[in-house]
Amino acid sequence: MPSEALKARREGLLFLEHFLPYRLSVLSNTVSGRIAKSYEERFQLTIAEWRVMAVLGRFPGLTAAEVTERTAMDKVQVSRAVSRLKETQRIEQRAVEGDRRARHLFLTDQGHEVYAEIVPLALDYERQFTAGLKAAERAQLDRLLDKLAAAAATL
Amino acid sequence: MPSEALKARREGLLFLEHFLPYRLSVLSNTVSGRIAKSYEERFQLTIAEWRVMAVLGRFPGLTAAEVTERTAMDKVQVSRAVSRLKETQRIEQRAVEGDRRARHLFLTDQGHEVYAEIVPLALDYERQFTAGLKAAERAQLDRLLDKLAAAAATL
DNA sequence: CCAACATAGTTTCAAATGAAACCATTATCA
DNA sequence: TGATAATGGTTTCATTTGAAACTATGTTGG
Repeated sequence: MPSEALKARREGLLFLEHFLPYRLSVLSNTVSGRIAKSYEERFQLTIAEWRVMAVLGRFPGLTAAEVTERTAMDKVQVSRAVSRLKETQRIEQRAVEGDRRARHLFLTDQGHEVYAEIVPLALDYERQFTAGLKAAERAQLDRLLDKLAAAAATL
Repeated sequence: MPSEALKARREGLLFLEHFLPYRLSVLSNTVSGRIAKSYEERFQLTIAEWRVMAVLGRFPGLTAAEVTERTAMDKVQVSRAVSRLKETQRIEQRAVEGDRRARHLFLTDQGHEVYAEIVPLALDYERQFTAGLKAAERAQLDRLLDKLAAAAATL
């Protein structure tokens, strides 16, 4: 931490720009905002919808509740995203044997096409975004974020 | 990156849980949500209001436009936060010489009291949150976030 | 069996948000 | 000057969001 920040701390001040929760929030909002805009423009897709598609691309047949578990979204968000994705024909539902409340969710052919277009874009965006980091730095970043996520979850 | 993620990448899949923008978003939402809850409970203060107070604690007399520059908030958010903070008597306004549109913003005595209570809480939260990191790791984290923020800003 | 409870997913309603329009004032410059 | 544009800040309106209530179905314990 810069010494000015340490000094401020002794004086009971807080430098927002050195405060980790603030920095994470600004960074995350910048990144997500940019991504949201490009998904919206190209695919008329919100981040929530994209998350549902992403997880279904990898785990076909999850139910909405299972999508909820895997995406840090709540069930209302998932429900809304799913209903929009049905309207736009990107996903379809099939019965769950033995439980008429839930339905398995799958990407449609159209959904797979969109998915196949977005994945490289997303990965490319991530690559550009981290282009300034060496491989070791990137690995270190992942480690640090793991630790922080674990700490945040238990606090 | 774990090898399963690399393999997925070759296959045109994306592992949301390894995708940096997603991880940042989840982490930031967890952290901010927790902080928001505690500020709300103890001080009936939103994150936006707290940001305004934080920056005024350090830079008394900023105008709303200057607060906007320093907080990654837009002017509507700042305007709303300021009007609530006036209502709750945490800040007050004084004329800007030579410009009748803008007003200087200051914490009131009450505002200073709240500020003096929150700052240690916030710093303590940050300390707990990063307790698992060694000093060198924390420094590295700050460096990495600086790089990412710079990259995100220019993309 | 059935009463109570739990779960999957949807809907409702109030509050939060963002974009754009807006008012007042100040700056620019022909 | 005076017209035009720019700035500081607020308000309006439509949309999004979240919490809670709700429907339907499934599970559990007496």
